[in-house]
Amino acid sequence: MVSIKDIAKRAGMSPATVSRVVNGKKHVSSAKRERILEIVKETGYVPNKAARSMVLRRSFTVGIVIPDTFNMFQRQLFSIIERYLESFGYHTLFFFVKFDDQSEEMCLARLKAEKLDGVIMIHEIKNINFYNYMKEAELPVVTSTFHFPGFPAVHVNEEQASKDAVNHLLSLGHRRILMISGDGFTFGRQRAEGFFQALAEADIPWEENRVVFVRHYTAEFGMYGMRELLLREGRNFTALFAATDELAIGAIRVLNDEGMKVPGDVSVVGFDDIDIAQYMAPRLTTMRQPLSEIGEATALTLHRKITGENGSMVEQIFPYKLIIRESTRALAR
Amino acid sequence: MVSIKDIAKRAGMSPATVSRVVNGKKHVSSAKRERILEIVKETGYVPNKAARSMVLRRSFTVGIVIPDTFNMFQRQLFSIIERYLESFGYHTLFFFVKFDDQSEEMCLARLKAEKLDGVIMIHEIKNINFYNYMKEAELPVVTSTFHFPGFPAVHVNEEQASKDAVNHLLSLGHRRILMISGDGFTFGRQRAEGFFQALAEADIPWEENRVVFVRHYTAEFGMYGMRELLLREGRNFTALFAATDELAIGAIRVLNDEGMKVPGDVSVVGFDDIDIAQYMAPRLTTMRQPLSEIGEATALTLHRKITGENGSMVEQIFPYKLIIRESTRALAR
DNA sequence: ATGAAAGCGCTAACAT
DNA sequence: ATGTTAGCGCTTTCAT
Repeated sequence: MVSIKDIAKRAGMSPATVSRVVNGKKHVSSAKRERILEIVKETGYVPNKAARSMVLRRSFTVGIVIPDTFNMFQRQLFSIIERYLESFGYHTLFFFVKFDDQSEEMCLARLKAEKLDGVIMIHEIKNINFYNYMKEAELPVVTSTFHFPGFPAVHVNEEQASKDAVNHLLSLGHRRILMISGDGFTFGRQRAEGFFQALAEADIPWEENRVVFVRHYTAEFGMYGMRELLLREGRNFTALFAATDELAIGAIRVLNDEGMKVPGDVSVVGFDDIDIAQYMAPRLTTMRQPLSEIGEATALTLHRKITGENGSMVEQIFPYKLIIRESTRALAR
Repeated sequence: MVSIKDIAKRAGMSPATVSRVVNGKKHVSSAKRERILEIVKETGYVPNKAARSMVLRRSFTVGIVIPDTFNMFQRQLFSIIERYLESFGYHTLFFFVKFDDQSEEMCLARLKAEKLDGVIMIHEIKNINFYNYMKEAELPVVTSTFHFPGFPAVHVNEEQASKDAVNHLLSLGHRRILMISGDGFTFGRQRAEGFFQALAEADIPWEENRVVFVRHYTAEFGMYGMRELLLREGRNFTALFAATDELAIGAIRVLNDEGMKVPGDVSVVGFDDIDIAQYMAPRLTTMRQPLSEIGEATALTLHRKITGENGSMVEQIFPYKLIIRESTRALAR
């Protein structure tokens, strides 16, 4: 492997000069600069990252903590974040964490081992030590799509968004509305909370059984959830609110298999507006999270924290938008 | 940040001893070992990765080169690979590369800067320097889902698989069959090749216009492709073969919008068997790639190359399987 | 079994 | 403008 010394030797100069050139510093004669650049190009020299990061005591990389089973919304989100981060000059290191204590522990250990410039959390870690460490180490952090007290956050008002989604169903005349959500993360509970609130405000008597909580927010679990609901309620409902689009997709599959038409017999609204929502048959009505804005704000906020400008601890709440497509319809009367 | 010296000082021992303990080496009295472990736990010490990787001259991480617009098949694939890699003790660094020269150049520079133990390519880089570098640097590499001469590869016989997919359509009585593929990567051309071969073997006269090549293998481009095909051929066809499931999803969307029923009017077969294929309405008939097997073999092959056991340069071809669901049907006559 | 010391590749402070 | 030097945190000889 060609090192800075090799370049220095070939150029008949010192490593310091080479370093200055490579890092675009001043105080180098343009003759030497050119010569060095030439040799760098010839040899394909690239500075060893480990060495740089050791002396600089930073890694120029930010970590993204994300569930190992990340869904499509999260997939789209982290792509956007990654792109912005790159434009700010950071590399990205992913920490895929499973939904168990051991995995979180491992993630924390790795986090310590890397001298990260900052971390973005798209996944709500349960282990409190995690947050404590980041606080103590004064590691710049921003939480995206959820909020943990004491850290800057970028997200949507989940409860209000859910309420509005349910209100859409209500405005269509639906009264027997069911919901599939998850209890794994705060957003699942918040979305369920919004659901209950909307019903309460419409004077629909509270029934715990209207919402089923499943373990993951995937299409597969959407099927499980829908089957459970069918068991509980029979066909005595005309609308369904799913806490994610993927849950909705699984639920619609079951509904179809049971011979219940969407939106003919049941109106369905999802949440997130993932890419395929618009291709489904029927096209899915869903509560859109402003993906690009959230991604941009997340990356930018972290960058600001790292560079020290505007270190204020802020919670950024973004507007959501109901996208009405074909999976919802006014209740026939 | 707590370093090895801090631990040594607190324990009243030398950094060398601490290093030995932390790395589980022999030749340390169990008294000292225990004491050190205790302090490590107390302080939450984790060795600095940059420093380790500098002296060891390796990073314990393998790079995964993947398109920045990775599709769902690739998403599922890299998750599996990542999991295996982790079980072998590697960290994973992702290189998201765009479909342009500049991005590939940047990727190569980063590749050089990291002292990677190996790299897995899920993306077919065009720049030949890329492969040259890996050869020269003697970097262990395995290409997954495609084959580049001179490197071990794990993949499926694309051409044969496509032929079989088309044969399924043929066996159902279809003769006017169209295809949407892409020309971006080898697999797209191979799948188109298989398509043409199957038709040729069924004595269907060759017509270049039967296949449209789009830029990306996404649902969005599936729509573009289908519209183009409709323009070219009108409704004069009864079946469609899409080079990926996502392409199929977009195409079906357009077909539906045009009032053409799947599979009533048009039978559709996709490729990959991504997760949602089974949830679509109709459930998608598709050519399944053995995701888990490919992922496992990829990770294992790289691990073997790195550790030197079985360094033989092999091409591993895995069996595919046609999954017949609801989007294909015998031609009514 | 343990410690002292060298060195991995780089940058920055300090000379010159 | 340029070179010399020290040192980042770690592992690994080489002594003892």
